[in-house]
Amino acid sequence: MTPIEILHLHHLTRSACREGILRIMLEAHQALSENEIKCSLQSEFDRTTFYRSFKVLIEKNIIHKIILDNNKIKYAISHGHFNAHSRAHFYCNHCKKVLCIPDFKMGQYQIPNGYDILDTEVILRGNCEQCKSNKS
Amino acid sequence: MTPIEILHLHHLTRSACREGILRIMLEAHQALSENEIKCSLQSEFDRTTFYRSFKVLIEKNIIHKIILDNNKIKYAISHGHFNAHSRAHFYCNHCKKVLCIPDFKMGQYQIPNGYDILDTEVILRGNCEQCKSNKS
DNA sequence: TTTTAATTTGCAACATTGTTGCAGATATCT
DNA sequence: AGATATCTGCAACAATGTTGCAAATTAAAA
Repeated sequence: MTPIEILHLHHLTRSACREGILRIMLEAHQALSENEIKCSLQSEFDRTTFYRSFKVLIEKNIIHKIILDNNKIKYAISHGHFNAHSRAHFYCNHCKKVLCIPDFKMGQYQIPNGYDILDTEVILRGNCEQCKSNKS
Repeated sequence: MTPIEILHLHHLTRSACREGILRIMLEAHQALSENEIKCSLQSEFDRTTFYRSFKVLIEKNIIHKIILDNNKIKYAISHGHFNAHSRAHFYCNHCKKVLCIPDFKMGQYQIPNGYDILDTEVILRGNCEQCKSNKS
């Protein structure tokens, strides 16, 4: 699917910034930070415009946000295999790469009585194959 | 354990800010934000001092940081039942309360071949019992 | 196609979370 | 008590995000 098709499908106006973000994100097969997206784009956009685009794309569940615990944020395409209610991502401690984990079985959590879980987010941290080999 | 005992056990200097943070966090039986801790403390500390205290306490795994996806951050005591490598927390969408989930069984994730997972972080989002009842 | 209406964009300002360097105040150790 | 290590406050800065307003762009209607 092209950026324009995606926007049309979700009844979103076709704007330069949204198209650009989607194009870059579809090309990259991993999650990207605001800065990585900005650098990959030819045309420049104000940061405000970026955040407004991210916001609507997230609301429509076209992309989603991943928060790593070093205060770094990345964004990734929510492909069909992702439902909006449970996500898992892998984060490489070494090269900082972030990948979506499409299929997984959720763990079992003992939440207090009467509590309802609506959605879940999992971050798996470790080393990717490349980084593991480079270190030896 | 008292704040002083905890600090001593981890070979940390007994400083006013560290003691204060630990005292408040031991009293609260939930995760707290920087602001919630600051308001509960009598004595005032510079924000820098706070963050430096958080940093050492996190390094020693006495407390840990929880990042919610609305850019809000909370800190919680890492009780013994928490190992440093896998954590789960519950977040109430309504009252914003955060609880640690002590015992749980991790899910199964299909990570690419050759990748190593060193630690995991899980956020379960939903409604706590109080908020669920209040809404009806 | 031209006009009108709705959206998007850029700028300025501000908020939160966090870090670094430096000097002065506290705590620890002998 | 004095020497040394550590902590604290201040100023400055960085990353991430939001809001209000006016100008530009896109979409819809005539």
